Amino acid sequence: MVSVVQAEAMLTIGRLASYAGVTIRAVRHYHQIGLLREPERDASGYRTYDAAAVVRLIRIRTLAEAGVPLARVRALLDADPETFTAATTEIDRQLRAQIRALQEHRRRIARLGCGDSLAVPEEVVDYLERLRAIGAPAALVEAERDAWILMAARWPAAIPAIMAEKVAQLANPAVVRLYQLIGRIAENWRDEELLRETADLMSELFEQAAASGELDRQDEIMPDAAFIRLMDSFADAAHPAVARLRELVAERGWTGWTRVERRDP
Amino acid sequence: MVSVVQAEAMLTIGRLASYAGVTIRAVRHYHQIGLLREPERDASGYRTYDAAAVVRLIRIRTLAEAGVPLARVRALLDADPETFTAATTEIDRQLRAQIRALQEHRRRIARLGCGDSLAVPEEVVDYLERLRAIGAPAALVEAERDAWILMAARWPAAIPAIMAEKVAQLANPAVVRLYQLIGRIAENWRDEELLRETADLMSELFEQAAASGELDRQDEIMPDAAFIRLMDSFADAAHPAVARLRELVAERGWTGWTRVERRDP
DNA sequence: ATGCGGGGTTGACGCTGCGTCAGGGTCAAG
DNA sequence: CTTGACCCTGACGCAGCGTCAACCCCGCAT
Repeated sequence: MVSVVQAEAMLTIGRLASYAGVTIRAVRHYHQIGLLREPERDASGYRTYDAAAVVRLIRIRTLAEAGVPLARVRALLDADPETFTAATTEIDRQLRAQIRALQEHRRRIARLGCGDSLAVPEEVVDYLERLRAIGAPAALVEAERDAWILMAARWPAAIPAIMAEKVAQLANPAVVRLYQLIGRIAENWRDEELLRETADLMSELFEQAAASGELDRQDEIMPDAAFIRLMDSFADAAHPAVARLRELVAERGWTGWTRVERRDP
Repeated sequence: MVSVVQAEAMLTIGRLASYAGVTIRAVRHYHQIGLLREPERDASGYRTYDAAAVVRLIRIRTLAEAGVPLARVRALLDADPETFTAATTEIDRQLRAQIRALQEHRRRIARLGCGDSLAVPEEVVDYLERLRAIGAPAALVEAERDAWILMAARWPAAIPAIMAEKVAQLANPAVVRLYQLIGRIAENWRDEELLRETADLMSELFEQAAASGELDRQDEIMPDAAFIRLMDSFADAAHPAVARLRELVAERGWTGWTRVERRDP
């Protein structure tokens, strides 16, 4: 008679799942990976569960919802209290790490949201703003942005110092004039007169930089010839005027572009 | 000549990946899903990348690391500022939700860590503690715990009220005596004398409960005959003495176990 | 008897974002 | 000529199920 009572109290997979608050598919998955014992079947092949299965399933669900990987759930369910406590401590550590990572993501997303700063460090964003402010053409600012993305990827640590220097340079009226000339080149890049004037100005600025020791510092900061060539080719690809300017500047005794050096005699 | 410079500045997939800070496998994956254009190949079939690919790859990485699903990255990379801002706002919402969920997990894990509260609501943990305190045998406490896991799964909202009632009952000296008798049954469950004494006491308690209207409230709280049968079968499975006690209690005019009713005449 | 709706059964593919073989070819250096 | 560090394609694997497909079973209304 007891067995009759039990038979009446048996559950189908659907009722088991709904009592435990999981999907039928999840229950079968747990069977597959051996988390939950396959129960007896009735005459027509249906799985027949008892109350103990509900309890075990709820335990599984509790751990799984707490973010415990199923592989660990198996061990945890049959663990002694000490092992269990140790494991939960460990899992809590992982959860904290995940939360920190997500918060970091939020910070980055927030930074992305404001302005064109996709993948660009803050200092560079600031510098680009100032470039726009002194009237540099939009296309140049975009090209600069991409170039600094590359630089920041290669030497992230050097970016703050370089940017500080760049921003300081913008106080130099000659530099401002340079960007204004570039603005005019953007409108008419076949004007040889204009290009020559710009090259003269650049040559002058390089002279100043050499005198202040800036060019030597560049060599220290960027000791990777292959990467410098990459940056140069990137500049060349940005606009045809760049190649012409490089020629003109070379005539005035300077080689390179990303990293400028006085040409050996 | 420009093309020679470009050729020299071309990158293999490995150098591209290292500049952008991703794995080679990731780059190939982005090719596969169309996030990054497949570049030209050299004579031996190697992919040859330019600097622009590095920039695009860094953009992809930035978004991906910020937790943006790759499917969205594709759209975001070419989006106008408004769409972009809207999307980042949306993504930030999702991140917040994820963080909240993980924090909830941490809370739960923390609760799991202390004591036997795996999947048991707090109120029940408290009640089980008190049961132990009055000397209930460990096996009974475990059985009770599992039974309350089931109850909490079926009627979570009712648990606080039920537990308050249960705790209050423990102030009744007769109830304390009941659990002490059960403790003795746990040691020798074939002692008919003891079982009879226990059944008498239970009958008496049921009488009190019926008088105070508790039994009627039970009917309201648990209107699910099939589930009640499940709980009963669970109790029967817990210990052979349960079945015998049910018989003896039935002789005294009570049917059921999880939900007790005066037997119809 | 028959049809219907709502259970159940197994099996297999899909999703994310790559990691990780397997089984090759290429390139520069010793 | 070998070695080691690259590159190539193709394919499986991972967690945790969701979601068909194609079929069986049961109770109820017709």
